Amino acid sequence: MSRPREFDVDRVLHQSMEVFWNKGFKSTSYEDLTRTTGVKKQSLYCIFNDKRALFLKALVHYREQYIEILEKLEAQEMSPVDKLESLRDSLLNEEATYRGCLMVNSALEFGTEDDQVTREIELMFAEAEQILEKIVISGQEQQLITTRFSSRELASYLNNAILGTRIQEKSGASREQIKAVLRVSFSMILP
Amino acid sequence: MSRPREFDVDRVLHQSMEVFWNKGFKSTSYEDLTRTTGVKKQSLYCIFNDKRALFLKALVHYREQYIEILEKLEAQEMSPVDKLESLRDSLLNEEATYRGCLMVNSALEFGTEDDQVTREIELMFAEAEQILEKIVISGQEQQLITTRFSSRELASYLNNAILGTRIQEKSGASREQIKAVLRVSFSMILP
DNA sequence: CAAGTTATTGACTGTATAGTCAATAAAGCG
DNA sequence: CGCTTTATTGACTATACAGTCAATAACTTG
Repeated sequence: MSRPREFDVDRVLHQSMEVFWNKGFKSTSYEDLTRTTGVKKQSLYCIFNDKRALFLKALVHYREQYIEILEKLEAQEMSPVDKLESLRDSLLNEEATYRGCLMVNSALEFGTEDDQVTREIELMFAEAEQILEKIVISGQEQQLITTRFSSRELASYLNNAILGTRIQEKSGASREQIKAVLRVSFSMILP
Repeated sequence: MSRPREFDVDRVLHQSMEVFWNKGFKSTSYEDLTRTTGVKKQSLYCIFNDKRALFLKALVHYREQYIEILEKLEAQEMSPVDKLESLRDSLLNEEATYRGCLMVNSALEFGTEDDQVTREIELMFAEAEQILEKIVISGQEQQLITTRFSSRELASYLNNAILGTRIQEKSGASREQIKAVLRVSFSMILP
């Protein structure tokens, strides 16, 4: 019927996400994308339309990936406090910490000037906070986590602390410094 | 001896800083700078050399300004806890909250790929943390602040929480949300 | 007033890069 | 096999922008 595509769309999307993650939206050129994916500009246009559309798909992909990790972590059979510790470890163990978080990077690059980008970012943070809140709630029920603040307040507190470390990652803080800050921030919510 | 300059260098530096703060380094063009300052490109080159040199001076200016505010706040005659509250208010009351913090924005825009930019950012955060630590120490001495953690840990904890809100500012969080997160984060360190 | 010095101006150059176009290649189906 | 459809390719266009150049303007001092 027609000439078949010579590459895997999902692979290209994933690799494009990596490039955007490393370099940001504006600083990523089609040359960068072609070098990394092996796919020429026009072929990218065929599937993803323009650069912004590809970027938006990359954001969605990133969010899904991130939330999946959180959900798996939350679903594990362990104490809520251990879940938080496990989350802390996973934040520290991401290869290439210096990249920060694609959503955070994008939030700062775009500000609020692109509605769809903003929506994607808010969605991810909202979903992340919901999962955090689940953990907090069960922790509070078992009296393992302070009830000085509501579960929502604590979830948003934890999310904010994580966002802070994302900046530190990008500004050259050592893994040790980040580890220390996360340790203190997470310990604070114990009773 | 020579033709006198027709504008005030400090004013132009300050206005340039504002432009960089609003738009970021890369997205700021000489056209933007000229529109805001009223000074043409070549004149800017005369004084500041190139765009990056002007940007670096803007960073220094920003840091000095920010640290001065913190120092004044710290020097006031009030309880350490009130100082922290006052700091919290000043974070919320900056006009144009959506701009975030120039240093944070730059940290994410540059990553660690420009040594001088990185140094400037680290310097500001280090100075800010030192001032926070002073406040924490006196708070701990008066038993107004927890001693579960060292003053250094708490200072870096507070700084991290502030960084987190800087991102939220840029990603469209409401002032109320930010206020709530700061309230929780600052309350955590009370005994 | 003339010489020297620096500021200002606008025009110019070179480059990077997003997006487009038209020609060609590769498949399946009748 | 040849027709249709879609993928791929490379060349092309338009634009935005940093940085440069050379001519002119404004001031001071001798």
